[in-house]
Formats: sequence, C-alpha cells, structure tokens
Amino acid sequence: MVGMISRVESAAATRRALVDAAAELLDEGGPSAVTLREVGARAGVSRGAPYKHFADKESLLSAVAIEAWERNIAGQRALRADAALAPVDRLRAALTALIAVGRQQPHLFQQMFTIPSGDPAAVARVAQRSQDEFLAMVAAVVGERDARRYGALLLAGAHGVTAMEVSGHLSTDKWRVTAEELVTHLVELVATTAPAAEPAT
Amino acid sequence: MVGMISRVESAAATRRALVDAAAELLDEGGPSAVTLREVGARAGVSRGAPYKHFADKESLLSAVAIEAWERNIAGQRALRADAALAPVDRLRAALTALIAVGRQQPHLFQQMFTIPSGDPAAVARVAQRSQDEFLAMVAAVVGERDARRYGALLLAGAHGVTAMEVSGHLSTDKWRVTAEELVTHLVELVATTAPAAEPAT
DNA sequence: TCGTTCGGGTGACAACGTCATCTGAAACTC
DNA sequence: GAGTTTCAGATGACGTTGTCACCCGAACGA
Repeated sequence: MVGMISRVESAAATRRALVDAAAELLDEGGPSAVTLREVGARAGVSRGAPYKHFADKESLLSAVAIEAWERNIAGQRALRADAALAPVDRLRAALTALIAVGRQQPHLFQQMFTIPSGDPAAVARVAQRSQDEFLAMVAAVVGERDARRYGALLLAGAHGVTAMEVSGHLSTDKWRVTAEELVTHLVELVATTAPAAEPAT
Repeated sequence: MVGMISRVESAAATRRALVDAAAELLDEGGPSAVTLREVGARAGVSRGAPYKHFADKESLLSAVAIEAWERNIAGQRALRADAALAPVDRLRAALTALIAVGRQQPHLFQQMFTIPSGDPAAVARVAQRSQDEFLAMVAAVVGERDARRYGALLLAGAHGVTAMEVSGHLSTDKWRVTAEELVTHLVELVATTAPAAEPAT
C-alpha cells in the first residue's frame, strides 16, 4: 500500500529526525546545548533512542557536520553547473558561501572543523570530496598545474577569515575590511598572479 | 622573611597551578578531559577550589586561551626585536609560529579560536593586541597604508591552513603542499604584489 | 506459524558542573 | 594584642548528563 512504512523506512525517518534535532540545538546554543535527552524529545523518541543509530553523542554531532559538508558539495556542484557564471565568479561564490555558513550558523561551522575524536576518517572523507569539487573550480581559473597550490591558498584564506569572524577576532574597526572583501581581494590576487588561465569546463 | 608567602601570593600561586593543570589536561585529551575535579587534583586543591578564582569552567578555559595569546604576543615582540631578521622573515616566522602551536597543541589552538559564551571581550581583547603586534610587522613590509588589508589576508591564510591541518582536512596527498610552504608562498605573493616596501622599524 | 531481528522505552549508575555552607588562618582595626 | 573581618579552601549535596543493561513488541524471514 502506498504510504505504508516499513521498518527500515521508519528507522531512517527517526535517524533523520535525530540529526535535524541535533542540528537545530547546535545552532541555537552550541554543542553543550545538544543533549541526547532534548534531541530525543524533539525527534519524538526517548533519551536512549539515539544509541540505536549513533555510537555516542560525538558521532551524532559528526553526522550533523557531515551533512553540512554534503550541502556544501551540492552547492559547489550547482555553481559549476551554472553556465551564466564566469569561472572566477564561481570561485568567489563558493568561498562566499563558506563565509555565509559561518555567519548564519557559527556553531555548525566550528563543528565542521572540529578535531574528530571518534572516527577521524568519517568527516575527513566528505571534506575531501568537497575539496575535490573546489579544486576543479580553481583549475578552471589558474590551470590544472597550479590548481593545488592556489586552491589551498584560497580555501585556507576563506576558512581563516571566516573562523576569525566567527570567534570575534576580526574586528572590522581594526582591519577595515569585511570577510567578503578579503576573499574578493584574494581571488583577484590569485587570478592575476596565476600563470595561466584556461577556459571553464 | 624571604620566602614567606602572604595570602595573596598563595592565592596567585593556586591560580597559576589551576591554569597550568587545565592547560595540561586540554593538551592531553581536549576540552572534555578538563574536569574541574581533575584540575583541582592536579593543582593540589579540592574540586570546588577553582570557583574561588574563576566563575565557571569556561572562564578557566578562557584563561588558558588568554595565556596562549599572551605567549603569542611575547613571541612576536621577540621577533620584532631581532635585528638579524629581515622584515619579511619576521612575518614568515610569526605565521610559522602559529602553525607550530596548531601542530603541537591542537586543542589549545582550537580553544584560542572558540566562540566565547561567557565574556566575549576577554579573549577578544588580548587577541586584538596580538593583531596589533602583527600589523606592525606587516606594515614594515608592505607599508602603513596597505598593512591592514594584507595583514588580514596573511593572518587569515595562516590561521586557515593551520585549522585545516588541525582538523585533518589538509591532506598533503591531495594538496601536495605543507602548511609552511603555503604560508611562505602567501608571504611572497604579498611581498611582491604589495605596492610599496618600507624599511623595518 | 514460529523464531529472529531490531528499533524503541526504561531503570540505573557514575561522573560532572555548580552552589550553599562551614572552617581556619591571614589581614586589618583599634 | 584582642577582636573583627576577609577570603581561600574543603565538603556535602543536588540536578543534569552520557551511557549501558535489560525489557518489550512489532516487522520480517523461513
């Protein structure tokens, strides 16, 4: 029958609700606000239920970070598919998107770059895929040969400025520059310095 | 009598021991390993003693971060006083020092850039002083006029690459570049692109 | 139809952050 | 120097949290 839910479907739905609830609590009050009891409550299950889907609290938070990385990947794919954008604009848009996450969901941003203690490979793997996507965008601007070198520069710069703003260390009074301006500046710097520019994919 | 300890001296010594113990535990096992009970034990006092010196656990961790920033400031001052170094070398050394902290004390590095929830201004203030020091070093290379713009770029880049390495997102297989190489590259990029270079202080 | 599997609920426990309260000695007042 | 105040530290206690062992019931496979 249509709409009938099997056991695996129900379990998957619960897992979804758990991750969503955890992400919500993380946004609202940081990692310490993510209690398994409250997560269970918001997901409509009991306090022990999360343990049927995640090894421990940190695995749950890792799942939240992993989904954020996957959204990041999807966003970059969409940018690459947008034919209306010049390669250098795609680059800038991708980095600006990272800044936007930091601005709108600072705790999530920090979680994405937290030292993993459980399974280090889990978050790292999906982050690597995001970087692959980004590398392709860089290659379209500076060429395949120097993509890695400049890609690391761009990504580090964007992440660095966002992290500084998130943690309150980027006083615009002092630096007289916004995160977006800095990224734009950095992209221009790379685009003009880089040896060769190739046509977009 | 020499060696006699007054009450305030004893209290200051306890505070020192508490911060040291917290820093030690942070290095060993991350923020979750810093329990007030263990901190008290290592400092030779009881579990409730820290509350005579810090409002709560987070204030204690903030104190650890603040001391790390102060060491950073002292290091930068030493670099600026070293007449044997060219201005651009001082810059690179300062950024490399930041990377070294991330490598050797990853949890401390994260703590230095954590979103503060208690007194946001406390950590931010000392971080600002570190940036003032850094700004002066940048000005010696690219001139006063563009120091802010390029300073933010350099600092963000160094912090970004360190954070990526700390969180395991900087696969050297993929990027074929170490954090130091990237910083060196960035410094050269700025030094050659910047409009004017002025003599060192 | 009969086990099996497995998501979910519940009781329980240790550890933790935090506070109210007590204590004793140093510091201050006269 | 006696009395008073101040304050670092110890301790008992409480609520909360992460975690696990155990139980239950419904969906699934044979």
